[in-house]
Amino acid sequence: MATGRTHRPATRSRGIPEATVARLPLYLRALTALSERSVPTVSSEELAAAAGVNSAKLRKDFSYLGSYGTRGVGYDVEYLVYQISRELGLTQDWPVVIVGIGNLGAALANYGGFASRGFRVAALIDADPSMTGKPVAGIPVQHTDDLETIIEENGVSIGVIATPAGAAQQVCDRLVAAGVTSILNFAPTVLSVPDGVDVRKVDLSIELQILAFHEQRKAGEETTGDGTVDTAPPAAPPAATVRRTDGTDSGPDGDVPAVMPA
Amino acid sequence: MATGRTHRPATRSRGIPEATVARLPLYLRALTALSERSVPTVSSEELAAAAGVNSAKLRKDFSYLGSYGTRGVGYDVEYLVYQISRELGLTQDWPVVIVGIGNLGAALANYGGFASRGFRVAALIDADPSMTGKPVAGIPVQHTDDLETIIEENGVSIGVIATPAGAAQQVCDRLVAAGVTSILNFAPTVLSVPDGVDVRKVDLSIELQILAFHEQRKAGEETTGDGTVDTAPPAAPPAATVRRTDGTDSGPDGDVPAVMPA
DNA sequence: CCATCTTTGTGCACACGTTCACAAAGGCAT
DNA sequence: ATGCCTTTGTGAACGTGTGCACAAAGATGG
Repeated sequence: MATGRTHRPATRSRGIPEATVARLPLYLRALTALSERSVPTVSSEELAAAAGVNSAKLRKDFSYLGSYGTRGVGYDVEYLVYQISRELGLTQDWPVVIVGIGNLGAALANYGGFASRGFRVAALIDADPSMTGKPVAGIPVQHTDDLETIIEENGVSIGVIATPAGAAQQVCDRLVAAGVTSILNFAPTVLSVPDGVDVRKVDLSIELQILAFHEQRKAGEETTGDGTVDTAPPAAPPAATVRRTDGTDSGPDGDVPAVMPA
Repeated sequence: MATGRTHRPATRSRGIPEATVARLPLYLRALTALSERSVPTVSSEELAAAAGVNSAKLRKDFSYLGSYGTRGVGYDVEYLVYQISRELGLTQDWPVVIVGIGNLGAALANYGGFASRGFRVAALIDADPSMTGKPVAGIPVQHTDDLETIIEENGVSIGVIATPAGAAQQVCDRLVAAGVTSILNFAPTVLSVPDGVDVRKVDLSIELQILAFHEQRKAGEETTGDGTVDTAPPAAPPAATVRRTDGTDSGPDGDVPAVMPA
């Protein structure tokens, strides 16, 4: 009913910028690799290179967490691993349920990255009765009917949706009603959720389309005949006069001017 | 001072903001759904609701493409579908290769979202010889040895990496050398690529960690925050005299951690 | 103890993205 | 036609993110 507003003032004086939060896992991964090689300290320059970011950005990011570095030396790897882990909430265990055990859901269940940090697959749930009891990644699939019970008994607050698009909103509603407050959505649909529930979306199709846009730009726009122009000709413009802000109109196609890429 | 840095504004060129490009697929999906229901026109308000964004943002996004709406009426659905498709480069066919046919790679190959819009799985590639020839999603897996040939013969410019982290950079280098200029990376590693190559990353672990951060924050708001109830004891504070281990200098790139399971 | 060198932490300026608010544009009824 | 009503397109204000550049902080060596 209500449009899901993820809007949230948040970010008080103590709040960490969202962009920084999104990079913390990146730093953590690089630091973990250093830790496994028993590297005691690391400079912002080195760590930034490993994480693929600017060193100034990294230092500013860390400044939001506190002053954990030592000037002239760098950062203590173990200490920083702990601080970031704590900030991200990875020092506790997060039970997770995966709903929709198709190709993708099964792949997610088998993905080692889940268990590696604080996340534990508490249950696999699918609507297909023939799947019930069948083990996937060593965990027996349970039926959707028991969704609410599973959530409550395991204290699950993070749910992963890997169902077809048509079922996603319904599953989402049930998850939220049962107490889930964070959702990772793999279904190609926009989910509406009440305030206080976080949704993150992973959409393969969208990522590819973004790449295609840049790819097209790189290829230069003049030669359209490179591939197969299999799509229908341009649809009829709206009934009224088509107005263009661009004066260089030379026809239905070829109006995107070439722009120097980088 | 007086460095006279020649930073040309250039923002007024025909470049579409990156944030807008990232939303175009979202609009396109909503429009396609409307098209299938034979809805002739749609207002910015309605479409924005369907796409889960602000209507002002949507109108501004569309304004970068041109004036395709009709005041007092809205947007012609079919026309807009075509315009966005063209802008995203979806009016042509994009052959894609998937490298690394494990759990995730197989799931990606089976994912219907690929074929739905302009993207065609041209080949599946895996390093395991026992996989070679085995059909996945109706396509026989080919061996990594033939990677370069496959890329060139099919004119592939978009590659999907679903290998373990340890192999990702090597695969990436070969893809780029063979002519791929856009990469969608599912391996939990930072890829380095030359200029002109686009990389987009999809990382399940990172998404979960971001959710965990917000989840922890929500839990802390209720219970007086502070949250010192965690498990592991804090690591030692930054040690004073830490001497740099100089012998382990491995150059600018300290990669190849190889910490991913299958 | 002092000089020097390295590296952090951050003020500042700029670029990018979002939202508001409203004039202009067009349809529609009379 | 004319006037009203709806909705777009966009200028401007505001907020967020990024990168430079440098002073402060601490280590290191004499």
